[in-house]
Amino acid sequence: MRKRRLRDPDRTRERLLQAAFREVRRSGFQSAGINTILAATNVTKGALYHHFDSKEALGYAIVDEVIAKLVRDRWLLPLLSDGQPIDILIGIVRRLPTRPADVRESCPLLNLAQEMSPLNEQFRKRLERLFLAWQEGIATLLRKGQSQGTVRRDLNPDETASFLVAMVEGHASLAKNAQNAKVWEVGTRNIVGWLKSLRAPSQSRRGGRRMLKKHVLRQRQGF
Amino acid sequence: MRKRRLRDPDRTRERLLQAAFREVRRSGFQSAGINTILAATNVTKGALYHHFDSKEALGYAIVDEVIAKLVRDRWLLPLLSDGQPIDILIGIVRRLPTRPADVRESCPLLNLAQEMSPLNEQFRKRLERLFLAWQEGIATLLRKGQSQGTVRRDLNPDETASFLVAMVEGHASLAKNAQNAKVWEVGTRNIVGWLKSLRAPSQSRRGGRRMLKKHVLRQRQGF
DNA sequence: TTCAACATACATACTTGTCGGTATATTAGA
DNA sequence: TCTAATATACCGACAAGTATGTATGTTGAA
Repeated sequence: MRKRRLRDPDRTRERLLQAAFREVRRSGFQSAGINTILAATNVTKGALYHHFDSKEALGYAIVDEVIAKLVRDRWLLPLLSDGQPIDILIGIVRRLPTRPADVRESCPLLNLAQEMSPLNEQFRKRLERLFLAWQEGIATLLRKGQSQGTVRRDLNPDETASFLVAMVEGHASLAKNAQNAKVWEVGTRNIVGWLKSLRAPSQSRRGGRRMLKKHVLRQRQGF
Repeated sequence: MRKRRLRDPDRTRERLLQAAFREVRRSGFQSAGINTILAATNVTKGALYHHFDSKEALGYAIVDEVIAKLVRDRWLLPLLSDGQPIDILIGIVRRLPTRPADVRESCPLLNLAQEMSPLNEQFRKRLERLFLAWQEGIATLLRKGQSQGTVRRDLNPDETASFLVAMVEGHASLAKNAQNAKVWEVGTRNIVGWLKSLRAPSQSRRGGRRMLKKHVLRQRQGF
C-alpha cells in the first residue's frame, strides 16, 4: 500500500468539494455549515479557506464542477449514444436514480436553483448554463430524430426539450416531498409514455414489421 | 375613517403572517430573518413571540393558513366550477400568475417543499397534505369528466393529476430559474396542449358539430 | 383590577471568516 | 547533488456579527 503523501492539495480540494456537495444537497446551501463540512473531511478551516475564497466560492465550484459533471454523466453523454432518439431518452429516464436516498435528495441542480436563483445572480447564471446545456442536448437529439424521420416533425424541439426537463424536475420534486419512491416510479412510467407519443407515426400503417425493442411493446399510456 | 384600535391581536397576527410569508417566499424559510419580518410590520419581537411560539411555529402557520389558502383559491375552488373538466383545467392553468415577480418567486408551496421537506418532518407532512388535496381535487374532476364522457377513460385519474401537478411545478421551477416570463408562457402553452389530448375523442368522427370554446380551436400541440 | 397584548433589553449560541504562525514541497543556484 | 530561498499548504484560536429566543417591564381593554 502506497504511502499517502502528507500534502495532496488536489485531493484535499476534491474531498472538500465532495463533502460540501453532500452537505449542500442535504441541507441546502444557506444552511450548509462550514464546520459540518470540515468535520466530515477532517480538514481544517484554514485549509478550506486556502482552497476557496469564501463559502460562496465553494458553492460556485460545486455547481461548476460537481453538478455539471452529474448533468454530463446522466444526460449529455448518454444523449450521444447510438440508437433512435426516443429510445435513448426513454433509456435515460428509466436509468435515473430511484433509490430512496436519491429520491429524497432529488436533483441537486433543481434544489440549488430553487434556493439560490432568486437570491444570488451568480448562482443563477451558473445554474442556468447547466439547464440550457441540458435542454440543448435534448433538443439536438430530437432534431436529429426529426431529420431521420423517427421523431414527429410537428413538434418544436426546443419547447419539447424544455417540456421534458420540466417534467423530470417536477416529478423529482413531488417524489422528494412524498419521500416515496413509488411516486417517482409512476412519474417515470408516465414520462416514458409521453416520450413514446413523440415518435413519428409508423410509415407502414398496418402489418408492417419493424424492429421494436421490448419496452416499445408495452401498453401505451393514455396520451 | 374608523379609528384603529391600538390593540388588535387578530390583525397583528395576520400582519405578521403575511409579512412572514412574503419574507419566506423571498428568501426561503431558513434564511428568512425574524428581524426582517419585524421591521416590515413594525411589530416588536415580544409581540411576535406572543403570537407564535417559535420561528418553526410561524412557518407551520404560513403553510396551514397562507399557502393552503393559495391552493384553495387558485385550484381547489376553481376546480368546482361549472363546465367541462378539461376546459376548467385549461382555464386554471391559463390564469396562473405570469407577472415577472410571481414567476421569480414561483410557487411558494414548491419552494417550501424543496427546502424543508428533507429537513423537517413536520413541514413535510403539512406540505404533503396540500399536495395531496391538490392532486385529489384534480383527480376528482377528471373522474367526473370520465363518467360524463368528456375525458378519456383509458387514463388513470390519480396518475394524470399527479402528472399535471408535476408539469406545473416543473415549469414553474424552470421559469423561476430563467427569470423569464416567456419560459413560463411557453410552458403554459405546452401544458394546455397536453390537457387537450386528455379529451375523449369526439363521438361524431367528422362533421359532427360540437360546442367548442375558442381556445379549443387553436392548433393542436404536438402530442 | 386583572389579564392579554405588546415593548425593550438582553442572553446565548452559532455563523463565517481572519490572522499569525508552522510545516512541507518546490525550485534556483553553486 | 546539496542547500538555501521561496512558495504553497495547512493549522486552530479568535474576532465580529447575526440568529433566535427570553426575561421582565408596561399598557390598554374588558
